Amino acid sequence: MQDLEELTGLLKAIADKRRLQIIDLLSYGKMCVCNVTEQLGLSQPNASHHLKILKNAGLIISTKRGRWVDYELNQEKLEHLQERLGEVISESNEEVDFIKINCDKKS
Amino acid sequence: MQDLEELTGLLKAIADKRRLQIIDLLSYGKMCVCNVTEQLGLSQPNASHHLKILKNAGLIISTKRGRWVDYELNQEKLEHLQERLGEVISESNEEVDFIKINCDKKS
DNA sequence: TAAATATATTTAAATATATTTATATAATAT
DNA sequence: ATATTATATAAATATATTTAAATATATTTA
Repeated sequence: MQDLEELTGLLKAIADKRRLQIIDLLSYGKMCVCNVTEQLGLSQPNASHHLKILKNAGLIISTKRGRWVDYELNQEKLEHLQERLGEVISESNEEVDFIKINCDKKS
Repeated sequence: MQDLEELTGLLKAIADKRRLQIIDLLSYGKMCVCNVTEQLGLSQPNASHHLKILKNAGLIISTKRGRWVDYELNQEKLEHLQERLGEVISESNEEVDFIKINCDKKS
């Protein structure tokens, strides 16, 4: 089997309505935090919090511009996430010996 | 923007190490609960619990076979999940008017 | 029918996560 | 310098999730 720690972390980062909204919003382009709070109706600290989680996961990138901080999607990382998910999900043709038709103690 | 409720639900269902392990395991083929507990070293109630969450999300399918219950991946639903995620993630070329270069109260 | 087995459900405890409120920092403008 | 603004961090609280333990249900076998 596989190392699933990293994928779990990435999925946890996006498995939240607010954070998916942020990703969806950022897919229209780079924008500052205030734009995110405004568009999604979030309080500034709440937006900051969710942005931080996405940033820690490496899924978004921040750049400072004077008083503002712009955020944008990290497409590379997002594609990586999709690929890894695909790998785990995809059916295997490999012959394995650990699948038992039953686990009856008597057999 | 989009309806992200459904996608959030699907992502929450898989954003867990144990449940990713289960999906990874089931990608080798249909198997009974006891096989899952055995392979992943989970207690039976814990395995049952995680399987239920995946099943409620529609990502796996169960079939009763005498005393046993077999589980298998629902490939259709998993592909749907991947597609929806791709839609949300993918960059948009659409011109939008809500992105402001700054949100200064004065401007 | 009674005993054994596979699985599910319920409850409680432990842990993690989200939201809010308050405060801090850093850049800009006056 | 001082005030204002954008963002971040911290603390407090509320909520959700995970795990574990106990119990229930259903099927099979003796």
